[in-house]
Amino acid sequence: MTGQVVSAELLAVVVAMVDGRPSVLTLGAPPRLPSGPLLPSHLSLQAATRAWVEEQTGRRLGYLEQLYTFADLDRDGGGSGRPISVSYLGLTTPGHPGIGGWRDWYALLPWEDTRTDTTLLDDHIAPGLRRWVESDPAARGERRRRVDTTFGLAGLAWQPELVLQRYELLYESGLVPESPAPWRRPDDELVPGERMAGDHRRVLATGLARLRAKITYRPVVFELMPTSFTLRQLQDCVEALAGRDVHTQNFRRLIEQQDLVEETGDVHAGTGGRPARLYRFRRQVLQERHVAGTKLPTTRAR
Amino acid sequence: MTGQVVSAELLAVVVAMVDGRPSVLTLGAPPRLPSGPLLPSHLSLQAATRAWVEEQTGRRLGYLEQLYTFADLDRDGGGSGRPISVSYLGLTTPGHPGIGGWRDWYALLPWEDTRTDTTLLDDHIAPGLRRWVESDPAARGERRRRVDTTFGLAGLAWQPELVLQRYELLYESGLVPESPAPWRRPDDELVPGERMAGDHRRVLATGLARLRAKITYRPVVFELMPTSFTLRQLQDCVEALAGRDVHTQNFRRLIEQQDLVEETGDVHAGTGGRPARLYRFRRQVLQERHVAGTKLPTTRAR
DNA sequence: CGCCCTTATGCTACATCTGAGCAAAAGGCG
DNA sequence: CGCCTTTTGCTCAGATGTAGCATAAGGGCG
Repeated sequence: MTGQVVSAELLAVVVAMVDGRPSVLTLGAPPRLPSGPLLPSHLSLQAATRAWVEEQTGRRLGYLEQLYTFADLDRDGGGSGRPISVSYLGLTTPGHPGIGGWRDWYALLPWEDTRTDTTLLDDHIAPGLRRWVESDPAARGERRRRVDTTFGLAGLAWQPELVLQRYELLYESGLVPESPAPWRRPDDELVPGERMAGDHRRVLATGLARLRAKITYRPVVFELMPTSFTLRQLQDCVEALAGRDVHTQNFRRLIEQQDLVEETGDVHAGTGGRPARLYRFRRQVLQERHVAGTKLPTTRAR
Repeated sequence: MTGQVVSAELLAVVVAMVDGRPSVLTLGAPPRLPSGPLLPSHLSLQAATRAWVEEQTGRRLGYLEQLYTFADLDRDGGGSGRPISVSYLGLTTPGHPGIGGWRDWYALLPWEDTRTDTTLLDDHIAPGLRRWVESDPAARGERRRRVDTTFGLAGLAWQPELVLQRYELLYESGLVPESPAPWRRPDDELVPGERMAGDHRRVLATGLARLRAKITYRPVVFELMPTSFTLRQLQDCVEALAGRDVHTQNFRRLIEQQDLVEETGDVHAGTGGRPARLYRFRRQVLQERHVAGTKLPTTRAR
């Protein structure tokens, strides 16, 4: 009973806000996440991830947390051997460009931005999923329920953090190009959105899901902000990550009453309105107590 | 640039409530977690974990979620090769005993139960940590801050879910027997608590941390309950997991108003008080909406 | 310059949630 | 029966969250 010889690979979802849009660091075409094998010289998985990102993109990471470990036989291109993929989520600021490029993550997972319009969901995704629901009479009830809850259809609420479940459902129902061949649809039935190498879109979805969940209970947004920022910029960042809008005044109050930030004394003018005060993150709060992060003052009506 | 040959190992923290105490499934002595290598026949990491637990303990798991992946060079006995350990958290009910035994997890991590008394913390741990703080003048301030926040000393609040941070701090400060030799203390200075094979206590701490966090935002406690139970039994279970007490009436209100349970119609008598109604988990809520789990109606005074 | 548009900020009304405690219901038992 | 225990119902005040009104303070333009 000896174990299989496997290779371990690190994958990094490195996120930054670029021109107000959440973006992910990718290399090449089709875009792939920075990655590399675990080497004997690496002290830990996290250290290995840092090393590979730095080598491939010239970028030194600050915040980095483990996401998930994948080793499914049926995913990831089906090459030889069996790679174990350990994925990490890194948060940074755009800074100098380095190698590789920032890619708007809503270009990769367009259905996840529900702020502007829902025509994509209504015109492409919902009909495609309905076809899939109906295509198996035996599993219809179960499938319909699953579709409705994951995509917030049939009057149910859209749950921002179900990113991975939504991607997996699209994969399973054959609506993305990387879905297994047997269930492939003609091109015009596929859901828009740029595909990535291997199963990297799945890893990206895992990262987005984690990030959306985490900003609601830990102050991680600040890892994505410049040292000095206005509350509006912070709100824009949160909204872009969550893919939904929040109530401005209450958001301000929430941030202020938690002592998450302090004024720098400067103001930022030139936006065509009243100049905004500039703030910086009070990094000490991370030590002072268990701070509740950026809760989203939800708007009742979706 | 070729990857290191590694072996992947699955580790399972399988939890159940046994005689009202949270317990973990272990094998042999010193106790170790069920584990086994990833084999070519396994379709996924999760499937491999299920297979190994079933083979080694005769127990088929229901709820199973991935915990964390470790591959630190300096931990885990330092054997040959480099094992990647992928750990999982399983929740089940004691049922038939099977192979292996249930071990009270507070016998393994005794300082985590703050319900009864805090003499262990006050008499053993705090003094030991203080010695460690003082032993390095350069790092004293930093160490003191870290000790105070992780163990809720110096007037700070005890944070139940910092289980792993507390274990790591004890490990680092040489207060547990598995700490690296250079910092070893004489036996009478070590913190009580049964050690486990390899770094399994670390994995256990990771599992406990995850479980404590998760019961506050997802209804996972019910995976540990029998099909029919009283609200008091449910409360006892939550309290045992969290290692702290909750307010009975408010706990009931919380459970009921979320429609997490429904009455079976039966009652449970014989406890020397008013007979309690029996309830069952409404498993449908998992589909109906994003249910907020068992929030802990915290008592203000610690 | 004065008006209007925009964005930023302050504040209030109201609903809901939470923490805390009183008290009654309903068995067991001497 | 009276007293113990445990379960259950209910109230109440303070905290927190949601929603919206109102004012402050810049830029642009006639």
